[in-house]
Amino acid sequence: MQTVIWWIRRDLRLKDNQALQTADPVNRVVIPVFILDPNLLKREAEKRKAFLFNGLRSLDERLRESGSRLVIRAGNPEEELSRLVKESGAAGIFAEEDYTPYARRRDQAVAENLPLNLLAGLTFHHPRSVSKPDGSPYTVFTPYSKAWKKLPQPSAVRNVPPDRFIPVPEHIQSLAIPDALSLEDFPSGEDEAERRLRDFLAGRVYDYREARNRLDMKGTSSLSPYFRFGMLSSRYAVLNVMDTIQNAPNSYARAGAETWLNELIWREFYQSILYHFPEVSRRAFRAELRAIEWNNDPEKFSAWKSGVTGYPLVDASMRQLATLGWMHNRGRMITASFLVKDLLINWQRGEEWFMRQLIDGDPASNNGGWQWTAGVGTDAAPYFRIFNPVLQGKKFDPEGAFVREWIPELSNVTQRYIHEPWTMPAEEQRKAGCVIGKHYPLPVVEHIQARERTLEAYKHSKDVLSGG
DNA sequence: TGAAATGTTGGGGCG
DNA sequence: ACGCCCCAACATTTC
Repeated sequence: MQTVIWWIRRDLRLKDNQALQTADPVNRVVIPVFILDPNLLKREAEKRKAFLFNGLRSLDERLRESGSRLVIRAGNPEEELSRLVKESGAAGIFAEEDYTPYARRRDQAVAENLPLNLLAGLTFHHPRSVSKPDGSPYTVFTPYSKAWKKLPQPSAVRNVPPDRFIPVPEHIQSLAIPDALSLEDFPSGEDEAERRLRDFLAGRVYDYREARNRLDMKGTSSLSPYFRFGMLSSRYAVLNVMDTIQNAPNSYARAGAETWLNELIWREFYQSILYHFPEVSRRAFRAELRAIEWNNDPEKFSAWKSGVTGYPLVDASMRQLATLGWMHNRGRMITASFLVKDLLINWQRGEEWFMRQLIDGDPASNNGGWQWTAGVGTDAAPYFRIFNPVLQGKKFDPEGAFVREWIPELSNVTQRYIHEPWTMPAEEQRKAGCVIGKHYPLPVVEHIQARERTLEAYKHSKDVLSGG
């Protein structure tokens, strides 16, 4: 009987997995292997590593229920795979294609010496299949999404029968899955991903259009970590939400589901941008904004990281990130805008910090989001679009519940002052048990002034680089 | 997937 | 009845 390898990278699922399907564990001996690659692990945030390791454990359990098991190896993937091919006599390696620059270099090197077959699955549509009539990639979201929606849909989900996997031969050895703390708010694994998708599509998605912006509500899907490691297949999620759109009870509900589909398409858009323009991981997409003179003040950067800038919504979000390894999407936009446009700190510093913190940290989405906020990317927010943290608070955390949840110092501050506590009269501060400048910091910058400085800096870069 | 500055409109108080 | 002013509400422009 033929033996092949299923090389798992960021497709930690049995359901709707083209690589596993093609490897064919019912008719061939399939060795599921995950390689702990030091080059990748050194970049992974601690919490993201924990989420990954817990996901491997959960995948191993599912494989054992199917009669198989997960094989763990550590080292350079090319060397480890050739060793495993020798040990097992495997005739082929099947893996889901990954579009990051590192992954592509790695896979190319592997494919030179070993029979590697890459299968699509990280996105609903492959980055190469969504293109303009002349074959070039889209760099603006709206036309991209229109073309994306017009493409013929991939065929419906198919699954390998889970109870009939041929066992992995005994002599194939495996390292132990590294221990990791479990993350209370994000239990790892494809069962949890499925539960969350069901729960979300059963009704919360109907309110998504408005609720997703509210920091004080659970309006988002909270599926990003599961997408990040392929515990949920894009195809499965997209086909399910398309079904929800079809069967929506009314136009309000349909609008909610369509908005979420659009967010999934944003994810694919950024995967596609990184695939076609890998240099965005090193510099701004827009050449005329590569000469901004940043003011990378280390103390302000540090205040931003630890959530003590004096702007409650920024601080609450940064503390949420530090605690959960996850931040609400609107919080990401607000904190990013604050770092770049209020503190005038290079967006790449923020990008790097988020990658070090986020459970869902994905090179394409994270880079796309930061370039968008900084206004230096494809289809980016115009450079003059600057979030006012106070107004954002009044709009998206109207009672201040989110701020109070994450900033205990402000828990007795009234609604009137919760987003601008520095305006509290002394008497009010005493009543709230929160003296500004003592229990909670004064703002590190004054927003209106900071805004002017940033507009100048951006204009200057454009003047310098557009030669006029 | 902004916010501030500036412009326009229209209701109502008042002489 | 009419013009004038004030100003809130909304719309448009600008950064």
